[in-house]
Amino acid sequence: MTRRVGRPVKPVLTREVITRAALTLIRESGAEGFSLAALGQKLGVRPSSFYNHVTGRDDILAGVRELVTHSIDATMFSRLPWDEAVVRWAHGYRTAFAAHPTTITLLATLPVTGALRTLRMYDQVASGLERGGWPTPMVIPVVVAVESFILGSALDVVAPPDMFDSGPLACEVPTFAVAVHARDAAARERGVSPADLAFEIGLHSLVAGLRVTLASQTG
Amino acid sequence: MTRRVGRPVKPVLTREVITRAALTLIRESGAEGFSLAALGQKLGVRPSSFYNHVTGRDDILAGVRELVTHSIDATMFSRLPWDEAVVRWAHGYRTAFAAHPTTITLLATLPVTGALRTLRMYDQVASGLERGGWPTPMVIPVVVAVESFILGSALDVVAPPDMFDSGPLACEVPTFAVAVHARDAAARERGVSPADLAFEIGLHSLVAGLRVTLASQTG
DNA sequence: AACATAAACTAACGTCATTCGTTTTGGGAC
DNA sequence: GTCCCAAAACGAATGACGTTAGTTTATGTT
Repeated sequence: MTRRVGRPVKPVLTREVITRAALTLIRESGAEGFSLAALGQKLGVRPSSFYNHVTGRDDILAGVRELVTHSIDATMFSRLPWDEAVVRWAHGYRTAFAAHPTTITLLATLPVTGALRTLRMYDQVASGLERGGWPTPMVIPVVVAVESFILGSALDVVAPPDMFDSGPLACEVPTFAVAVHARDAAARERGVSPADLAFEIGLHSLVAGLRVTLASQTG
Repeated sequence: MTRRVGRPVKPVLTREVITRAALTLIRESGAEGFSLAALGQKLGVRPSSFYNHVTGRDDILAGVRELVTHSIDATMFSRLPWDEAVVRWAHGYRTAFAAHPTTITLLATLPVTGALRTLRMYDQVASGLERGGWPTPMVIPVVVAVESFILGSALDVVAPPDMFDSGPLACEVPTFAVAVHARDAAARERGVSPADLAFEIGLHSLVAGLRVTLASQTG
């Protein structure tokens, strides 16, 4: 339970241990429940002990981001046509964040570390787009556009579900209120969440539009 | 300079005064420079005085969001074809946030208040899409998809510009490094930022794709 | 004129991230 | 095998922050 002062016989903390615990703490307690004090309690450790392994709070969150993003696969770009690969990549990308929804709240605003692993993923995606015929100057903008859509959609997942509840104001915005109701019914019928519905429609439309854009470029 | 204790002859604070000052403070000092202490100093007031006009920090940020979003125009949906209206709406939406880039960092993760004004905007957009022939259950997903893309793009605006600097690792990710360079050159030539480039390509592709999606629905 | 209320203040609290110094242990140099 | 530095925990302290409670003074209504 309690630990004596001084170096322990068996080390308790590692960067790995810290970041994994942080990830589960965020999942359990939400973004605002994440603090070094809470994390320390979870690990049976004083908050100051972390500083032997990480540079601080932001470093821990950077580690959490690594954990989340490392599960994203981008190898399909070497096997599949670019448009199909984008769809699958986007799905995996979003699933990685959807598995830990609340982390997005903490990670969205944090500057991205240009870790080699992340750069490699971008390289795979860029290579796939080039092979698909995209002009070099457009490759990165396309990647960024798709990523922006994914990130925005991930934020939508954690948005409070009552955001669109017009409630007593429904009579003031009738078209909107009816549309929300129809959407909820459609989502329930298909067994998916409203956020999933928007993501699917948006993703497939975005990729279809990119096909059009590419055709107008090369044609 | 200093003020005596007790109610002042002329009131110093209003909700309006507070939120406007907060907006400029965020613009000047960035997201992490925003604190009630700093805001109080800017207004010549003690932090506790705010609580006579707002319920707390989050309420101030909600007010800032109102200030930013109230400038978004959605009346074009009653005049223009849906696809053209979406493009203009998205531009205005993003411009509103781009005018105060750093606010997005604070607002993105904050739950959206379902203010009547906001709902009215959604109602205008929804009406325009319905009139354009969209099936009712798809209207809200389309709106959410476009909004997700806009929000994600707004976050991209404040992303550190060196995020894609592969630096000495460039040889490890050659395709990516070359593509980044080509993008930067293209943006410079056109006199726009890289983020703008991605937004334009993404927005026009998304709308083009939505046209395809709509056609496949009605056909 | 009396008095409740509004709107500023001062003081204090609890939480948080972080720093510094202390204590104990592990492992390499001689 | 001993010495000694570094590693890895703890404890205490700091300063910033958001927030609450209580105090003071002006306003405006009865």
